[in-house]
Amino acid sequence: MTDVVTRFAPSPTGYLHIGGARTALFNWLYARHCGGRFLLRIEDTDRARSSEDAVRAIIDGLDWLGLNWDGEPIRQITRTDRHIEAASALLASGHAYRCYATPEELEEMRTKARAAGTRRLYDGLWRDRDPSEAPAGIDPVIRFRAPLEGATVIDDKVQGEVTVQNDGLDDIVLLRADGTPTYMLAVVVDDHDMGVTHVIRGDDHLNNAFRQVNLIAALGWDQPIYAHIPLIHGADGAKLSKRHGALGVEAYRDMGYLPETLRNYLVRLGWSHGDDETISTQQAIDWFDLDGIGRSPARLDLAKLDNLNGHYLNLADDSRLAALMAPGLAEHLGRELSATEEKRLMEALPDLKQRAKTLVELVENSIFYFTAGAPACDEKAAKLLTADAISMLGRLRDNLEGLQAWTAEALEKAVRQIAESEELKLGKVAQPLRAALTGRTVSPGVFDVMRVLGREETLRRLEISPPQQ
RNA sequence: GACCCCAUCGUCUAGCGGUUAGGACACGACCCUUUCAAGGUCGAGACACGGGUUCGAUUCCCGUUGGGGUCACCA
Repeated sequence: MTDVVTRFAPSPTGYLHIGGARTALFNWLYARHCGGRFLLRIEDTDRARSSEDAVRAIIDGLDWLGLNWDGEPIRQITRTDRHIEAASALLASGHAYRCYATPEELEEMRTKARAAGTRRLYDGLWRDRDPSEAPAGIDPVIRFRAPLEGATVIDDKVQGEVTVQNDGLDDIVLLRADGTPTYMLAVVVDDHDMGVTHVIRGDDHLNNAFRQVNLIAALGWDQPIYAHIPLIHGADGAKLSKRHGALGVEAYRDMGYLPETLRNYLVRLGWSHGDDETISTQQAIDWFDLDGIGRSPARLDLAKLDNLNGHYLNLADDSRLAALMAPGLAEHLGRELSATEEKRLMEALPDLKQRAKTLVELVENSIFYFTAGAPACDEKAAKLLTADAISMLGRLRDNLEGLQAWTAEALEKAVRQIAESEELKLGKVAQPLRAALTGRTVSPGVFDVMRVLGREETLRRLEISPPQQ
C-alpha cells in the first residue's frame, strides 16, 4: 500500500499518557510499515485548556519513545481561517445554518429529550427558521444540518461495520458564537487538508466518527479509513486513571523503563502476531497491521512490563546503560563517578544488568561498588558477620593478599581453599564474604564482585574489626 | 437512561466449525547454584450464561448478564 498518511492528534491539556502513547505508536507503526507518512497535529483549539507545557511534554514523550513524525507539527489554532472558510462553504451550500438558541433553551431541549427518550437532543429549533426571525444582539453558532433519516455506516478496520440511525445524530456545532471552530469541524478539515488516509484513534471517538462522516460527505470529500482501537483499562478493569498508571510516559522513564520496553509492551497490548512476545521495533514495523488489532479493551499489567524491561535491560549496550544510570548514581552518591569508578561500573554492568528489572533497581544494586570502603551492612548482612565469620574472613584476607593473579578463577580457588581448610561449606564462606564486600545478602557472584572491586578495594573491605561487646 | 462497542486461564493473548483449547507474564514445585537473578523441567489455571443454526460449536446468529465508551458553543 502506498501513500498512507496517519496522524497523532493529541490535545495539549496534559502529558502524553500511556493510552495516547499507544495510539501514537499504532499510527507510527502503520505508517512506517506501509512506507507512508506519520504526522503530528496539536489540537489546541480549546485555548483555555491548552498549554505550552503540555505541548512540550507531548513532544518530549514522543521523542523519548522514538516515535518520529514527518514534517513539522501542525498547530490547529493556526488553521482557524481555513476552518471558518469550510463552515462558510457549508452555510452557502445549505448544509449548515445559524442557531440562536440560548444555553437555557438548549438545556431545556436536552432534559425534555431525555425524559421523552428521544435520541436527538437538539430539537431543530433554528434548523428551518427564517433568518429574519433572528433575535437582535445574539451571536449565533453555526450548526451542521445532519441527515434526519436513514443510517450512517462506518466500515471500521477494527470494529467492523458499525451502523447508527441518523435520528440519533445531532446537529453539531461547527463554529462557536465567538466564531471559533469546534473540534468536530477542525478534525475533518485538517485530516482532509493533511491528506490523512487512515484515522487510527481511541474508540472513544467512534461515536464522533458518524458525525464526522456526514460532515465529510457534505463537504464533498473522501472518507478516510477508520480504525478505532479499544481503550486501555486499569488492572481492575475500570477506566484508566492516574492511580492505574495513566501516567505520562516520562513517569515510566523515571521509574526506570526503557523506551524499547514500552514500545514492545504497548504494541502487544491489543495487537498480536501469533505467539510472539518479545518483538523488536523493526519486527513491529515489519509485522504491524490493522487486522491484528483486537476488539476488546486490555488491562495494564505492570508485572509483565517489568519482565520485558528486564529483557531489554539485559540486551542494552553497557555504555548506554552507564549513561542512563549517571543521574541516579550521582543522586545516591552525592557526587559524580570518577574515571576509575566508571571503568569499574562498565566491568560490573554485565553482572548487574541481568538481575535488574528497572534502571532504578540497577542503580541501587550498583551503589556498593562505589562506597568508600566497606558499605554499611543491612540487617541480614550484619547477622552473617559473626565473630567467627570475621576471623575466618581475616584468614581469607591473608591468603588473598598473596594471590598472584586477581581473576575470578583464582579468587574462587582461594575461597574454596579456605572453606576446605576451615571445614566449611562454600556458602558459609561466600555469604559472610558477600556481606563484608557489599553490605548485602544479595549481589552478583562474589568472585565477580571481588574481581571488579580489585585487589586493593577488596582487601580494604575485608579489614573488619570484630563487633564490640 | 439512550445509543454504540466488547466478552478464551488472575493478566496479555493464539484460535478464524472438528485442537489433549496453544504461548507469554504472574504463581507453585524441582533442577542448576556461594546469594539473587537468569536458564531448564514440570504443575495448577480459561472458552460468562441461556437459546438456536449445524452431524458437530470456543468459533456463526439471537437473547441475558457483566464490563466499557459516547451523549457540550471539550477534544
